Amino acid sequence: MRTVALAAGVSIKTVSNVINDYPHIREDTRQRVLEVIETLGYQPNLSARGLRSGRTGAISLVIPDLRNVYFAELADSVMAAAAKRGLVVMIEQSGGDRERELEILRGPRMRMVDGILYSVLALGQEDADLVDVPTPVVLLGERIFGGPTDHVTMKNVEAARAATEHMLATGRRRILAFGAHENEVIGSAGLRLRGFRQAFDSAGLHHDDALVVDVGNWHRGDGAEAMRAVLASGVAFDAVVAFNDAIALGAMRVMQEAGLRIPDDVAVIGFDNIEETRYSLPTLSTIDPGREEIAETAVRLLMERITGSEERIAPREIEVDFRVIQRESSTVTVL
Amino acid sequence: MRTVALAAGVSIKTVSNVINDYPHIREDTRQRVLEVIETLGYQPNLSARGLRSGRTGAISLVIPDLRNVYFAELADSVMAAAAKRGLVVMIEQSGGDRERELEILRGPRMRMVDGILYSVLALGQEDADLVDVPTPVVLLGERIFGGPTDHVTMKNVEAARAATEHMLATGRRRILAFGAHENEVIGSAGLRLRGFRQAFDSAGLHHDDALVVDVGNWHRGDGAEAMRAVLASGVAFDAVVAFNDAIALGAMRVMQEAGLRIPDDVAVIGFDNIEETRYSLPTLSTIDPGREEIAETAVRLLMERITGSEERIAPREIEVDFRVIQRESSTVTVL
DNA sequence: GCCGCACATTACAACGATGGAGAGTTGCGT
DNA sequence: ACGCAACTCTCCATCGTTGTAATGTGCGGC
Repeated sequence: MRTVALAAGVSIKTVSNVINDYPHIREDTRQRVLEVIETLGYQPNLSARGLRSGRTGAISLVIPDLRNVYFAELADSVMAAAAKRGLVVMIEQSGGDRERELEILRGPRMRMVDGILYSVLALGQEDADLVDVPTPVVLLGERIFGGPTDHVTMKNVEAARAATEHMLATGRRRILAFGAHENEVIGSAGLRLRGFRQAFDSAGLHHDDALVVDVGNWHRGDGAEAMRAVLASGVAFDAVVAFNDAIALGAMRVMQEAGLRIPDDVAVIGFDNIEETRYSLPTLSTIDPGREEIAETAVRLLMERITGSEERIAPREIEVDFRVIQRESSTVTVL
Repeated sequence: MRTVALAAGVSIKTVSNVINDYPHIREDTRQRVLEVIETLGYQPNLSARGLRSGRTGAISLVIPDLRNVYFAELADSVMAAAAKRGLVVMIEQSGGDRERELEILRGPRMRMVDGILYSVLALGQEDADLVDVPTPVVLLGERIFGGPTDHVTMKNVEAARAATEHMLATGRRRILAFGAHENEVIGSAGLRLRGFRQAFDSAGLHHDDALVVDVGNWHRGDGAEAMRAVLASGVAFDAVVAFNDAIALGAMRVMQEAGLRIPDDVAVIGFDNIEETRYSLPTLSTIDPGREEIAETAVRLLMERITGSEERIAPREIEVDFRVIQRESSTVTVL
């Protein structure tokens, strides 16, 4: 910058002013400075700017695992939303490990960013207070409600209920709740199970507890394994409401290997609307959680907190709308 | 830091020395400083450190698209390798767009990182010189060889040849080269096609050019579409060597819909060994490109360039070993 | 008891940018 | 012509850290 100033015959500060669109600069001065910048290929040092201004132009996205397609797609949407606002995204993977999730949040790296999008799996409601750090945080996901930060989430209960009602509407009654977690109340599994039950309750139907299936980690392999166990146990069922797409796809594969036809013998619906659901065989019905809107909203809220003045706005809870996407795996069977 | 120094009764520099493990510090002083740091919850300001030392502890990973599972998995491996060395990763998506790929490389953001892992789709050999930027760069992928930077890649030719030979070994002769790109010589498509042809040549067999299929963008949908076209054209074939897993999966789905049995009617092998290939129906044979080793090597080379003294080491080309992974989609048919 | 050396600590000046205050220059109304 | 406001630009201090050089201690050897 020093060199630029020298070459343009102005002060360093004037160069800075040009770069930052300070209004009171004569047009010819501005042009001259811009030309010199162009010629010399000058680029501002972000570290110095960050030091002086306190803003780095980077936000952090903390997620469990990029290999999980849902999170990769979420990261993609977040990066798009961030890019629109001139921000870069630093991704941190927690592996869904509680210690690591906390460690990341408290680490010095988080002081290098202007804000944090925090999507956790292991922290729970009891940790709400721990998320109160100096850097602005927007929480994603279903683990903590009513905490000290903004929170963007999907309508889990309503979506699970809608998925279940979709199955009921096609005449299915022995429906697996696939992906429950023992004793979980909040968290995706807990909320989705609640919605699932609501659908039965309000239809005046009873749901057999034997059809509630715990599926460990919601990876594809877990879904496959759990479905093998179900088939081995001999429990009869005619539909699966899977609590995410990965386990739905894993389960579908196992069922097909076992000779079950989808949707004729068993209808399936998943959750997340990952890209693969459009190409699986059969294509998988699912819940579109509004990923892009979640990302866009989360980044917007975070920006408001970052640029916001001292006014202490109360934490906001935002629930994004979902859509039921019907594909081949739950087409109404012609009897 | 000022506060810490005050509370510990030492100078600011001593605190800095403690943090940076400067050897000549009395043990009790070190302890006292560490205690105060702990108590006050002090954390160093990375921007300031970056400004002063010229190192930020961040590297950038430029990839086309995170939604592409191969790149998501690559990013995961890179982040793991980086984390081992105390680095964070800033991911930038280029969308496979030439202008954007260059823009990212030249943008001020790249001055905020210590090094760049650069995986491009649109740049080509003719752009080799453009990649010569002040920040250390390690190139990934198959678009540029012999450029001014280090380069880590897989053995594309050999791997494609091995995949093809695997198919020939199971008695297939009418094999689709699925994913070729017209006129491409280097680049993944060009190299893999070369390996494909080598397998035929060295077996003394002729390959019918009608079996070379151009598949636009190597996304799953493109594979599906291209396969539909092939089936419509009525060309006979008994195996598919797909140049990546995504198009293999897309094609498999279309073939199955059309009533073809895999591997009985058509054997299939892909490229990349993405997680999904272990769970598709049937499971997909593929080439494991040694993703983790690529990531590990790339980060290592980059670190060497970053910490390396002025000694101008010549650009290195490293080819990582691959493995042929045989799964259900290419099991030998019992005739 | 003095010197020299190794150890332990500190003072000071950067790194490159920006915020704020102020100095110089216009232009306009009176 | 003069004052005042608006404009244009510069000077200085500062963000938090670390490299360099210098200073301050303690100890053994002669």
